[in-house]
Amino acid sequence: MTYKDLADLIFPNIDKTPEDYEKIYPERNLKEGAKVVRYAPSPTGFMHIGNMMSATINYVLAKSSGGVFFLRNEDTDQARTVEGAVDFIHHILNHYNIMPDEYEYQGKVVGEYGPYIQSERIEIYHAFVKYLISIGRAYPCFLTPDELTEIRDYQQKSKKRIGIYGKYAKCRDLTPDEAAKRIKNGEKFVIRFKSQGDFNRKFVFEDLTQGKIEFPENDLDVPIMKSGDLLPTYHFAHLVDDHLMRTTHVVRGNEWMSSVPLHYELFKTFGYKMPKYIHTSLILKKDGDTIRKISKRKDPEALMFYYEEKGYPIMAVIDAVLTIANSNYEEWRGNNPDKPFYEFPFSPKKMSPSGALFDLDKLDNISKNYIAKMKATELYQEYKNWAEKYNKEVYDIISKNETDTIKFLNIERNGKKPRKDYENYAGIFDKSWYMYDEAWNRDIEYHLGKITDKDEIIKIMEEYLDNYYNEEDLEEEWFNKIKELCTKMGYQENMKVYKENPNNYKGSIADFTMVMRVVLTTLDMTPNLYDIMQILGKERMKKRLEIFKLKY
RNA sequence: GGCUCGUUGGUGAAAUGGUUAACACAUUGCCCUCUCAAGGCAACAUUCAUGGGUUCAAAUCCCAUACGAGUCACCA
Repeated sequence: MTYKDLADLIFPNIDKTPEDYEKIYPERNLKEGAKVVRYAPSPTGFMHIGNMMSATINYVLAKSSGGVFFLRNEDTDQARTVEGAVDFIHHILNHYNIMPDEYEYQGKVVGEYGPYIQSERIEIYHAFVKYLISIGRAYPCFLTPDELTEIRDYQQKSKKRIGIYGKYAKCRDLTPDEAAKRIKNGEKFVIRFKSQGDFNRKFVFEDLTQGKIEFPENDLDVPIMKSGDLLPTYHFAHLVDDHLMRTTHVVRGNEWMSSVPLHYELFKTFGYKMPKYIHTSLILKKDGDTIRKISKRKDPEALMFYYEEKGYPIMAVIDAVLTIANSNYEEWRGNNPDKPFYEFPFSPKKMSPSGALFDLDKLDNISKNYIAKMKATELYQEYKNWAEKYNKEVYDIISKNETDTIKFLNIERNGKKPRKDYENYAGIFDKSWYMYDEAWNRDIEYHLGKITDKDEIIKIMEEYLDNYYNEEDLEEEWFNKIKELCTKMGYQENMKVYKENPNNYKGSIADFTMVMRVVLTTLDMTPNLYDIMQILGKERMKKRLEIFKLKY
């Protein structure tokens, strides 16, 4: 019996060869320099910020080079598959508008290089495995889990290198006849790659971010096909898929760095050109004094749900992610505030080789700037869309008060130095609830300043509302009237004068206006009082005073 | 334990042998000011993990040590 016979025995129904597939999936006809990249998640968990970074980088790489960005569902680990994970991936890519050019979803296949779901590619993998067996570069291995742990324990104890190599690869030199006999006996087996590497020899690998790295050659006989479901392992699927899909650049997490020697040998064995690699650093998290990998369990901000629920503008999240990914993105963004992010000349060399801490403060800052630059109507729309999904109560209130809400959001918004009040949509209502009559049926606590005497406050308000306030007044006139009343009631209208002799007055104009602010809003910190009064109007201001009389 | 990578301020980082170690965020203070936000100004690493070495000159090159991270599954 030959290796070829053995291959036929294991895969009797596979008649295509790697060469056949070579013809089915020819080189892509793209212009020079176009990058073919992919986002290849496994549906074993929900998309997190690290995945988002990977997807975004891929998108930028493809778009900026006129290339192709495809999505491949790596579902070869059936046992760990999480329900809803795939839907969530599509939802997020859609939400952030970083859709792949080629993908397969809900029965729809877009692109010529599919299937894009690994479990549907099993025949292809088998053809490649079969070929390897037929040339004697892969073999069935009958080691049981118990034997495997035994080997590992021994290696650990005697401080040998861990793994199946050399004399530990017991099935490596089985003759085809012996192997065939055991298969026919019904023994379980995996297919292992028969490595020809030498651990004592080195080779140089060039990673696009980390530069040249010297590795020892791979000499591990790694499983390439699992028993049971007969699905390939990641390493083998990587070889087959990224070759056949003509991937030019692989963006993947740093945790893959250490399997480069294996992948290198795999590609070499088939004579395929290796794609270029961009190994991205992990996103870390500071937890007390220790720095660790960001965790889906402990860190709510790790999962992509978080940013949507909080209502961060999509561009803020993308900018934050790219800021971490590429150290000169921030500068580029500053110089090109209106360009689409995918025009950024992404440079793998500018990626940090060490892990970065994901900084929510930074995200907040980026986000504040985005929200500050939006038109009030646009912000309202986004705010409402968010509320519809995540806060029904707020949604009802703001859609009932659309005009007032837009007016409020517009306060000090236009012009070169807009207010930066909000880092996300979820935070808006807490800073504007007092504008809505509907929201006043809550526990009210007045954050008064210097003036706390109830009678005095009521006197100020009544005098002002009855004899001074006029809705027609422009801001200057409005303020002059306040000053007038302020002086009349024994307060100093000029802050400088007041500061020289504070004891000569009941208080300053700041104390005086604070009274109005607090009666109208309960808060001591609000946007411009004039605008708030304009929006509220006299009648509602009177109502607020009545509430004050009752509740203070 | 083996292999690989990393270590510049609270955070992200720039600088790739040559004056006072960019910039952004955060923090603090001052100014402006009817509060807040915004804005303006300023402070914040005498030092680039530690110890040696090379050099006229080192955060930058070399060596060692320490610490941190990743990986070593029929998981990706």
